[in-house]
Amino acid sequence: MRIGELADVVGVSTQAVRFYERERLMPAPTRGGNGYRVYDDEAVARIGFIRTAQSAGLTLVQIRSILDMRDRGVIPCDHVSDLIDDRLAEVRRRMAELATLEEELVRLRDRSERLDPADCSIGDICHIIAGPPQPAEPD
Amino acid sequence: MRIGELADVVGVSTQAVRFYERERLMPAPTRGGNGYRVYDDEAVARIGFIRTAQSAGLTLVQIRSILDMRDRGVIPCDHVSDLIDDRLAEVRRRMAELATLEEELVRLRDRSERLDPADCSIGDICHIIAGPPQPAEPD
DNA sequence: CTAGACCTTGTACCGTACTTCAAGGTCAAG
DNA sequence: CTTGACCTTGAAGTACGGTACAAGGTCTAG
Repeated sequence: MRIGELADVVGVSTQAVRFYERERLMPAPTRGGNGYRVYDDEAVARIGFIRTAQSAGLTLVQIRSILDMRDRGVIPCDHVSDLIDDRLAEVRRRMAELATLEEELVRLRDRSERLDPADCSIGDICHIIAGPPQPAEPD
Repeated sequence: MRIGELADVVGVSTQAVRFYERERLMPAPTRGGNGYRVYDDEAVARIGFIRTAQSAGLTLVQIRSILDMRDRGVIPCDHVSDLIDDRLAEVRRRMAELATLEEELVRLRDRSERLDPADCSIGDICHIIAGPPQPAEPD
């Protein structure tokens, strides 16, 4: 199949497929006599893997590291397991950050309900936000 | 004070201060005879506001919209209130996404503990991740 | 023979919030 | 008079995962 059909089947754009090739997530495909890329079912499976791994929050760099191992004939399961653990830790860290941020936003929203805009001074820019800056959460 | 002192006082880099100026979050400052930027306490307060607003998760574009109103002489409280509500909704949406992702990752981790790497086939790339792709959570 | 659907390559661009670099000007101390 | 700390400008680079565009080649139907 050609790139357009592959893209349709796996649900990505043709540009994304070429992008994956440039980024070495996909191997250089064979070419037809006209120079067109020709793909087989392995390519379909590989992009399917990439999308599934992405939906688990892995980055393309991480996914490439998995594919590289597989291409070198090494079973990537242990590595995948590590990546999943890392990602899980990251997700939980991020959720904790967002929980803190949520508290802060609720505090600000409550403030905005209590304060009268008429009392907002120029020096503060806006008195809802003014005040001791909370320690910044990286976002 | 000059840009270096301002940067020290508010805890940002001098490049960041110039960046805020380019992005019209800070007004063009007065200049000394040597062409150096000269700042007053208002600049300190303004950058303080920017950082506090950032710690609430507002983007520089949103923060600029607040500062623009204030500079036009409009009290920005109602607008700030809306931005906070929007951001709160976004944070909660994101937390829900991450909760889904966390479940998926836990599922994958459990899978990785149950499955034997020796059974991992080439076609799957890795059988931990292989399988019906879950609907992707934007990340 | 031509329209249109497909393919090729390379390059640039998107948003976010900056940082880094290059090449130079200014000023106080020693 | 030189060293070093500070300042100036503009342009480019960072990460991320692509998208968009330009300028062309290929193939099929009518």
